[in-house]
Amino acid sequence: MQRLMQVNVQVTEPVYLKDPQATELGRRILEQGVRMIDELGLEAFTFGKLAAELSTAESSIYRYFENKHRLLIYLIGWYWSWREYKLAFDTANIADHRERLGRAIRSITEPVTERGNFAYLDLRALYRIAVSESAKAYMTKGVDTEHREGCFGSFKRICDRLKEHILSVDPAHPFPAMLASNVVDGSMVQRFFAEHLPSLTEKQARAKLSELFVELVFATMNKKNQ
Amino acid sequence: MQRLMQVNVQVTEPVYLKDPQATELGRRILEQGVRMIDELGLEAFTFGKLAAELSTAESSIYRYFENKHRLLIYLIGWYWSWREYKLAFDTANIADHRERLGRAIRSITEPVTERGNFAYLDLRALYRIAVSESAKAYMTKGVDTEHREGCFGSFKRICDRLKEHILSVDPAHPFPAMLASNVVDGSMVQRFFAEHLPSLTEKQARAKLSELFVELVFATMNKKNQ
DNA sequence: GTAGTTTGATAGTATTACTTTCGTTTAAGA
DNA sequence: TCTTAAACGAAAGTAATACTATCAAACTAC
Repeated sequence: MQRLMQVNVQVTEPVYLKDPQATELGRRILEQGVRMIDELGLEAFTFGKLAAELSTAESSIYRYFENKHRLLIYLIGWYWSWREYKLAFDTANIADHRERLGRAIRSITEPVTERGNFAYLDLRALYRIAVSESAKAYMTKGVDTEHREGCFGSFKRICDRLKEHILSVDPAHPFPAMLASNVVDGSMVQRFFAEHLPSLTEKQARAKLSELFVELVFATMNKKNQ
Repeated sequence: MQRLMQVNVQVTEPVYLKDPQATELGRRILEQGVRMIDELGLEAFTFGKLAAELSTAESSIYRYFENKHRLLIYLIGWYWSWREYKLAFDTANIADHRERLGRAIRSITEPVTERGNFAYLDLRALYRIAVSESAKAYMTKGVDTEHREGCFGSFKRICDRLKEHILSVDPAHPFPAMLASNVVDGSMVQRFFAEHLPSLTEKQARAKLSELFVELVFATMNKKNQ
């Protein structure tokens, strides 16, 4: 599991200057970075504060990441890689396409409840970061460059996989990619709304969100295929 | 039209320290602010640069807005107020509920093409800001406070209106609020994807996005009502 | 013509976002 | 065990940002 993650995050997305997973300090940066971004929010989080917390020098952190934006991209990438792994696991060996699509949507849209750490990262804190900060990872003037560098690979991959599951149920679906990215991103946004702007969702949205997205997707399916 | 906007933005959402629409300098701050945020992106935009461009003092700008985040909230609020007005206009006098819902979705999701300025603001620049920066307006540690202050009123109102249109077609719809906010926010996100991460949408997404959202919504409608 | 508002100019502070240098520690290899 | 390179910590420095405060001039309203 950890190995898969490392390969995914490391090899295909060189968002870092020096591989943080390769050293003790690097791992502590990730671990404490997740905790602090979760607590303070990205704007209030600084490398200075992180360094103080780790009793290390700011300059040491800059050896791993150019800036906090790159650290965020790295963490969000890790998050989606983990979800990608989970998606593969949750849909393995399911022959029926419709059943498999339903499981895929649930796998992707369900909140992270795993207690404890995955590798050394606090998964639930990472999930909260993904919900509230991930838009900041790609909504910048630098998107196009970062996209060319492959920074958003894991997000793209999970959308692609969901798209393939949609197409396996309805090969003639008119907009599978859009539907897939809408489910992946939209489920995060809806979690944020449910928490902070609850009037924008139903009262039970929190509990039923996954089912609502399942319905949403299946409703757009070509009825002839079913 | 301008009057309606002023009332909406001013009275219900005191995001500013001093009403920028009431003075010449205030209006120039809004006008040039839109241009510069569009050009530079929110991160590179500063009150210092804006002041220089306006040949005024930084401190004069701080008299109107606490910080650039508040200015962004103000502008996004203005944007959604304008769309709210347009929505009311586009759906006026349409008796048939289904027809009206379709028009509502198109009204909300279509890109802004209006040439020239609305009041003194460049509407198309404002639209680009809404597409690429609006997540930053509410995805912060301060959301809850700002929400209580009513900062996101116009966004909420447009979601509410769409929700009502959905309910008028299918009063038993299980998740109208979620669907509405997903259309409103999702259409902006998809525009961003189409522009910057095109592999996440279909090739024709740009041209057909509105139709796709219309299909999405109608597909989830209770067939018995149709 | 005076009182009040609005502005422009200047200055100043705290923090951020880095960069550079350098001596010490640690690990790895031969 | 000696050697060499990598990694680290400490310190110092720079440029920009995000403000705040003060004050005098201008303009505006009664």
